[in-house]
Amino acid sequence: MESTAQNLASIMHADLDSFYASVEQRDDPRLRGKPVIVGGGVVLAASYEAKAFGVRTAMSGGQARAVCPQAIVVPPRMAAYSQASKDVFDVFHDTTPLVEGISIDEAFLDVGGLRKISGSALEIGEQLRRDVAEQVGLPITVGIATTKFLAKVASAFAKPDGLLLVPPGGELEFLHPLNIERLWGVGKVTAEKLHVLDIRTVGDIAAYGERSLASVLGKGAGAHLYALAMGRDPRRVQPGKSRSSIGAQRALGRGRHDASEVEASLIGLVDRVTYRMRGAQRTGRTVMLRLRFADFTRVTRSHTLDRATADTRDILDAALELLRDAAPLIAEKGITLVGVTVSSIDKGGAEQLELQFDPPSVRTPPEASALDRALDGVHKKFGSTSLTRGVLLGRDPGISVPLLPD
DNA sequence: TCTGGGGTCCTAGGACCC
DNA sequence: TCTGGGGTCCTAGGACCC
Repeated sequence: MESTAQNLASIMHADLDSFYASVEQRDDPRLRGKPVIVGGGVVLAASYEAKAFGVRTAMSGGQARAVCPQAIVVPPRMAAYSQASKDVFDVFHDTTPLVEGISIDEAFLDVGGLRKISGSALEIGEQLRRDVAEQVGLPITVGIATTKFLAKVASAFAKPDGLLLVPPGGELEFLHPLNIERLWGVGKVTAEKLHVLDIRTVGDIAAYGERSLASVLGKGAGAHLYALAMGRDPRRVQPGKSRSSIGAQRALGRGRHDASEVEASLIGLVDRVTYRMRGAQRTGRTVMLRLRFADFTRVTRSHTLDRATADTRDILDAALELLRDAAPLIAEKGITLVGVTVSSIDKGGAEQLELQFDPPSVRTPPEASALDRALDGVHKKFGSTSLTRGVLLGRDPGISVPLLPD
């Protein structure tokens, strides 16, 4: 036998079940066994009991209450979820050093090479599930296969609180009967295009052929989907992978929002983003402003700086400039969401990070007039709680500015 | 049923350079 | 009047995922 190791199912996809809702049920026994919805305006997560009634993630709160009136709605506790995630990732890292986090509640683990120490992938997977249950108190589902994609499909298939191994050699048998929506990268739009052609299962995609697929979906997407449908996915588990952008956004709600209110929101967002960047020891060069309008259309505007930075002042200046450029659009369409994202993120940047902790510089009018107007909006909205000696203190001392010229 | 907040990856055109 | 070829960077938008 040549290289059996290569053919072993050694990639594991570990995915916490209804993560936010499970944390809530763990921390409050009264919620256990009951339909639980996390989130208010929109469903961020639903327990399996709630899902049984048809509650789905991203559903509006009103719709969720309509299908499941007895659901218990709890506000999100992001800090608790972050801590739970960290605890679960500790278990992952105790299992294997080859952990690639994908999101707050899922990761790929490469357990090849652990056979002699920890047993087969199946045994490792079962142990992992026990460890997460005992040490963190949360249910987790594990999929195991020869590729990342198949492992992910397997875990989705095994949910909730299950484990499934796709045996090497049995990949296509497992994959081909599944609906195309199971493929990574097939959402509403792509699924619709394929349904028109009467392509409904993964097997249909494989039979359709790469060339025909490419003519429908474009070369890149066609090749990608065809490879997945054939069970081919060469991607390795990448332990060092880190985020390439950091952003924040805020829904403003319907109704009119004047310029100073939008600017005030933007200042808060930039402060949050740069604070997180510094915490993660990251700097970035491209500042992207994201806007959504009352008609639900969206636009983005971006600007790339000369150098990478995590400086609130620099990024805020760029963001405000982008906002000014978009002012006519905002006036015309009515804004409902504002967001800012910094990308082209580099590691390190220690030299620039030092600059963040310069003593606050107090700006004087008329230099600060645009900010003053924006801060007036902050003041109206939040009162004086965030004001110290007439100066608004962001978490970054660098954005300390006088509230208003007296 | 009116719609949150955090991301990733891909495409495509234009600017610019050699 | 005609007008190469390739590469990189920037910007904007779209699809998708959790």
